[in-house]
Amino acid sequence: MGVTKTQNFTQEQNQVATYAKALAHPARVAILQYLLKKQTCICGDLVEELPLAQATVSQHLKELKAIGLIKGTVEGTSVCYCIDQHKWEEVRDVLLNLFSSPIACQDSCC
Amino acid sequence: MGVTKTQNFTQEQNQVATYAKALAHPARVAILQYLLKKQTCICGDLVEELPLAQATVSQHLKELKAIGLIKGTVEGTSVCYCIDQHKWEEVRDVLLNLFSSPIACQDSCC
DNA sequence: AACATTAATCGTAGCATTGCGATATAATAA
DNA sequence: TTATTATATCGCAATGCTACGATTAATGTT
Repeated sequence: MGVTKTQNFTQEQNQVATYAKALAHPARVAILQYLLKKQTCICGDLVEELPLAQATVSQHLKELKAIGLIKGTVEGTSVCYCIDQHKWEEVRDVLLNLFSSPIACQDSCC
Repeated sequence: MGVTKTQNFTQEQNQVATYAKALAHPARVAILQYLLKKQTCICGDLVEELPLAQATVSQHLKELKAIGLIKGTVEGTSVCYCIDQHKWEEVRDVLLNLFSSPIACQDSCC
């Protein structure tokens, strides 16, 4: 085993899970925070910023790129990364939607 | 290797990652959605609701309980689960805080 | 052309996650 | 007490994730 039974859950449930997984590592959160602050940066900046080897940073960037949260543009020998605003808002909205549900019971349950 | 270098990241980055990881599986999202809708339920309800074996459901419940998002109360032979409102709001706020940062550049970057 | 710089990819090691059957535990019911 | 019901935990198998050194690929520089 070891494989999530994706097909048995709703699209929304899988979407939340997918987006949450992208945020489920401090390095990826750090990358996003850095991009939010600097607007744009090259891979090398992140390698200096993060306590990880170049190969590892590149791998995290690949994951963020895979779900579309960031995009990279080749600029000479460097690659310039930035957040994809549209996807960023979509992820925010999907997560917000989950948390927007009111909690009916308040400590009185169970 | 294979261990996240937690100690080299900020508390906020680790917190986002930890909370996101809890949401990073459709079964756990489904559990939370079910609890939001029903307010409260016993483990057996979730076993019927989810396409997973009892042992697996129990394991996902354990993870959600571990970070404090849900709490369980023994009621006879059953265990009644519900969302911990305080933690729920904390998770929401931590994630919201990340997404509240304005994105300065708009497609013009890179 | 030869070299340097930058980033991606490969290969591998090790731990983590998912899933489930089987078993253990705990409370109630007969 | 014995059986029943409801959960949790154990042990295992399969897969995924994290990390990094080494290599490759692509571009720029001399």
